[in-house]
Amino acid sequence: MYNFKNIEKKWQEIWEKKETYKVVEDNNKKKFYMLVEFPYPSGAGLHVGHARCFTASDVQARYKRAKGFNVLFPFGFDSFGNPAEQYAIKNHEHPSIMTHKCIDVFRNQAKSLGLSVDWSREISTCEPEYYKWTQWQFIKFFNAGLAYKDEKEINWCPKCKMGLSNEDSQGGKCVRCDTQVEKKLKNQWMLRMKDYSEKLIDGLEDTEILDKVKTAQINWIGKSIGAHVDFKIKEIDDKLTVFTTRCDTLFGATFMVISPEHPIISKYEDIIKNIDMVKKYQDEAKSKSDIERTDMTKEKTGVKIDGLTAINPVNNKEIPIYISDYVLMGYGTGAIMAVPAHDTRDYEFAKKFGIDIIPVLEGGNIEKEAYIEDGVHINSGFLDGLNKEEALNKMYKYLEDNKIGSKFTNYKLQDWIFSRQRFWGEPIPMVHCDKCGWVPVNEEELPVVLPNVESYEPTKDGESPLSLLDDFVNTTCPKCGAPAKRETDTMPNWAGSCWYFLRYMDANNDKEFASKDKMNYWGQVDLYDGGMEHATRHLLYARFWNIFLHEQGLVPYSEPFYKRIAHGMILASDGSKMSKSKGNVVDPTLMINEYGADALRLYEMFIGDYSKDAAWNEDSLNGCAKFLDRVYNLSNIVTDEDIISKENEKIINKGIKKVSEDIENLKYNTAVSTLMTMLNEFNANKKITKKEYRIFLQLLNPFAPHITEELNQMIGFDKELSTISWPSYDESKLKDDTYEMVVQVNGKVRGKIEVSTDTTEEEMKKLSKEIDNVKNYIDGKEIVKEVVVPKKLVSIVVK
RNA sequence: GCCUCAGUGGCGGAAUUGGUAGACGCACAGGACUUAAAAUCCUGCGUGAGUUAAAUCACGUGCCGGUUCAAGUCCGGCCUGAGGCACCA
Repeated sequence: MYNFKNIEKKWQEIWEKKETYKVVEDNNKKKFYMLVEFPYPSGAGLHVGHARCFTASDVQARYKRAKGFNVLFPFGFDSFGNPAEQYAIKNHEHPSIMTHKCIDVFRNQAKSLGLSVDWSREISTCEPEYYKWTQWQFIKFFNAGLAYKDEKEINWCPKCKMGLSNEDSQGGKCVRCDTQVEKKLKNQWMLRMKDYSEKLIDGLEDTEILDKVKTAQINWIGKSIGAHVDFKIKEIDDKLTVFTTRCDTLFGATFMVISPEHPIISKYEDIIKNIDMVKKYQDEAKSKSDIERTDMTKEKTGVKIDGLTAINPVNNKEIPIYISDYVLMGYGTGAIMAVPAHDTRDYEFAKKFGIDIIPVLEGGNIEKEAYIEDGVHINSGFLDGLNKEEALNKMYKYLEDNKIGSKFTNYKLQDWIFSRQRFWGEPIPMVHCDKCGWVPVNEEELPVVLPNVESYEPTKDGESPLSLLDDFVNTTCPKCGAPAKRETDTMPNWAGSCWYFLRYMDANNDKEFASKDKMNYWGQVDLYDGGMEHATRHLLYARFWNIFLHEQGLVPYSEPFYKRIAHGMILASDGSKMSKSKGNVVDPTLMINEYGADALRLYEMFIGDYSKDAAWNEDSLNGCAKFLDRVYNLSNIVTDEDIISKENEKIINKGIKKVSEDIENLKYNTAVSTLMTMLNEFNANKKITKKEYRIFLQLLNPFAPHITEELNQMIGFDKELSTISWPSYDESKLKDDTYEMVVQVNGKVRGKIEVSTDTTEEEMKKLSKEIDNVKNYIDGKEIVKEVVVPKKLVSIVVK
């Protein structure tokens, strides 16, 4: 095997020394912005899955560079995060120490892959130089009225005395100590993301974000068109408003249900006769975990509210109101009108509590189950005989004419809870003054730097450890100068990744987060490579953030990402996920040491369809290493001719075409197989000229940059492959002189014959009938049909 | 339950978008080289029948049907698996 260790080291040093991949803005060149999701620098080091997407992005970057683009291909670290914080709590060491060590490891690993990254633009979200601008942008949100404080329920572990993210409270248990998670009200910073629901849906249209990613986002935003309807309450001068998408079924609403948290209960607790039972039910609901509450297989529970009766606004019938946990406070108005004949949940509830079930749509058998299909309206007064659409429109008008409701669009998307009671995050740059309320820190004072603390654990009442630092907390009001207190919450992990792609454009700017000129030049991210796990949250947060900055006139484009793709995962050889606990994690550094970075890169591209998951197989990696060996050995038969030989002309031109198209279509696996086929043909022809060899090396270069540079130099070229442009092909040289014409009789292949490409359709028909085996099938039979596909086949149908 | 995607040899995967199914690689088997092994090179490799060897034939892309001269590809109905969302009114 060739000495990949020395070769790879040599070229990595050359690239570093010459700053080969440093990029500067150049208005005379077309730009291309290749972005790959930056990693969280965990203690586990780089994963072979990282290596796959970094390599794929590098292939794009190298290809586009050779095609004449000015390519921005940056790298950085999403470095605020929970693992570093947990490590800090255990070891009483500042998380930045651990984080920096991890970053050094990651950077070295990334460099050992031979990525063509402009390292002068490296960023890390936990550095004050970076998060200064995250804080600055937060203040823009606040000043625009989009950041506010509100009481919100959080997941709370009573044992750890700590607020938990949804991820850390899966299954209703605390991830750290397995204690039952509770709900706790907490005053939190919120961003008004819900207001951007429509913009987040519309903005997708102008992008080439992968369809399944778009769909996932649209589902997440959860737009539904319906109406608000007011129900008067008999006993008091008040009303209950519901949101419904089927106001056309209003005549079938035989009861109402409100969520256990609905404010009407405490408002009228004097009037509710069975308030004790109601309160007991509320307490039960509160103690249940989200999982328990949303378990759809469990039986419906609830309590009828005695003393409050609703009036159905279309027929003035008195209907009971129930409290039940199947209605969620967080969606719609926290109250529903129940139409048991046509809704499964309402049906189950009505059956259990013996409530009237009145069908208002034709079809189904309500003795058995709710009829949830569409149908013609019955028992519905002025809607009788109408279909769904007609009935809906008529009802919308009725509601508005009678001032009992109106059309309304609801979204599942909620405002973003932007507070964490944690240490290792960006401090929220706000000060609370008794007189002025919440006031942002003056811009000149930014960044609000994370101070040193004794302990990294949240306090006993769940506040951030920052709250224990009097020096940090006590300050003066930026507005009036009176004594005031700093916010001690930090930002969520998602914050830093909301704008990192902007920072890369001007990573070392200490006057602004990025200059207008540079943002105008680099524009949108042309291609964003990342995982499916970020299809919704990260991408929605980042898009929301960027749309806002654009509205503030701070960035040139509303949508940050023009094209987004989603790569598959690398699985263990048995098809399961690689995980530390299973001990089946493959370390890319070990692979590089054994087979070389070029072989690893080539294999990661060859392993399968880039958008799909693929199982690791070290034998195949070895196969790729052998291929590179054969490429190396091919140099032994290279002739000194500066021409494209007759023998290799076609394979060279076809190869250029196929490899180029495959890279552009992200079909890396077939690009590699094309290169393998090319090598096989050169060997079969036992000939390759210097010129041909160099073109082959150029095509292979994005995949295996080190060995190709070395061989290029070895056969005597001064100019490095990284500095010359991508080869072009000659269309006229792609054409074959002959092809294998296929003859089918009654749909089955009965013969093949080598014919000239110029053969006319008539000649094709004639030739096809001269084949012996074909004769066996058509002789003595009547030909009913003949189909000729030029340059392909003749299909004969006989009777 | 809903949404999205997938199902092709022993294995990873190709298939110009309706036109020769199995490219390329791995594994395996046989051979060459070698004292031997490794490495390398050559040959074979979907299943079955057939033949000294071929030719050739049948079957074959999760299952059942359909459209078509022609279906891995299109249509209808299932089955299985993966991921996401989930009492969303």
